Amino acid sequence: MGSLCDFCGEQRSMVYCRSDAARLCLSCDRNVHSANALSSRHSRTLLCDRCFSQPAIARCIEENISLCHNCDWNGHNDDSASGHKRQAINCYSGCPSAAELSRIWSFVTEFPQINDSNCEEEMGLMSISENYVSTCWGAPGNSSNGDLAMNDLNNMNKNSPWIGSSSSSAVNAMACSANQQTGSLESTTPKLCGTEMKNPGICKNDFFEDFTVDDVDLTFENYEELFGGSHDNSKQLFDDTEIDDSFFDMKEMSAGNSNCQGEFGAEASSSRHVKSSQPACSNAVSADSMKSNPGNKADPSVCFPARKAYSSVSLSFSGLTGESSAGDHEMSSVMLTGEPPWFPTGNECSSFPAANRDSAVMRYKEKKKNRKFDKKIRYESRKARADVRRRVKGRFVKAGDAYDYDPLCQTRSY
DNA sequence: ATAAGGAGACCTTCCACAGCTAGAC
DNA sequence: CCGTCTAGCTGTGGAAGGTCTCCTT
Repeated sequence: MGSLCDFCGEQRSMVYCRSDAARLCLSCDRNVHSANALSSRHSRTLLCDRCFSQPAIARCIEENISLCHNCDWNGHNDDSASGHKRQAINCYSGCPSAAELSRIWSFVTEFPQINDSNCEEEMGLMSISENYVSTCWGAPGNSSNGDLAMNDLNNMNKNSPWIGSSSSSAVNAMACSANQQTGSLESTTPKLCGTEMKNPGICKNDFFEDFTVDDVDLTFENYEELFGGSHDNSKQLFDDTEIDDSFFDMKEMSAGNSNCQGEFGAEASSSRHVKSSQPACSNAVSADSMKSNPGNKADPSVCFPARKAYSSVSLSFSGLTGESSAGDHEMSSVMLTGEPPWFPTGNECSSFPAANRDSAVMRYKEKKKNRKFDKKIRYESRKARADVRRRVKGRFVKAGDAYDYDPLCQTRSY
């Protein structure tokens, strides 16, 4: 039973790499992800034991199987199975040994031998990323070993506030994330981390690297603007009347859509933020998301039940590149407006599966990774033209002029 | 503890020109 | 209102040079 490794095609696949969208056996996983520093940062998790195609997010204790959020949702949505106790499955990056894997996935009885010969020591530094649906966002002090009681998962499913209302909570969430993957997963007072560069001793893990503010394309001049004194007052944070209404209108989404988008929260910018007309909560929504992700209306996995309080959202515009996608803003919500799920939020969003948050966050991270390292080509024809254009010291030259570099034949003409 | 200097990473600029856009007719 | 024409703008890759950051002395 199961599927073969997408890489070697011989071994049974055990883990799923979201970045590569690949199912891998442990040996190939280690080989593939030790290739370079970037690939070593790919977040992997166990493969779903039911569909064998999606990453697992939870382990059903009763059935002793790992489940992706779809299978988990389908399998535990009825009365007979809804009481099943489930345990969150951690993600990892780097090149963990079999012993390390068995430590984080204690329920897996045996791991095949992993060939780690080509895995550099540095890359071998494993980082464990808690599934966001679980320990990190779970009740404080409830994450000693990554176990997630049924209450945690079920509460998430029933009462999963995709967003919260204060930026400070986002800080807590991030700090929580950083804290919890130190291995001890202790629930100590969260430490506020800046970028890794500035606080190398504090934020030394892949997970948090992905959560640096820099990585979210925020253009805040400093943290105070984002998390500072006005963090609990969105009106202060986004109350910028310099943006005229015409611009706002241009980007404004329909009221109905705003509910959905509001779930996805913020992409804030100091340069072009737009105030909310009713800053009842500080959910900032990037208008890009409205523009680029109109499908939210129709996609139940993305658009969640309307939440009246969130119909009054704070809009902000950062890059306005037109390249953003739902993923960006999904993550933005985690970053900027993420309220811990235990935070009382009422009945809104009650039907949104917490697993979707995990999925959304993952999609965001993958996209962010791609965007960071892959240049976006808007016009293939222009690229094709540039690719064959002759140059002198890197500069284009007129057709017929002397050149020192010809991309087609690598010849020189002097 | 501070300054100087090197190394490396990162950013900006430049070039020609096909293709795109907006305005005029 | 619709089609055509035209002027101006945009974006594309590689190299060079400038700037910034980190580390060592």
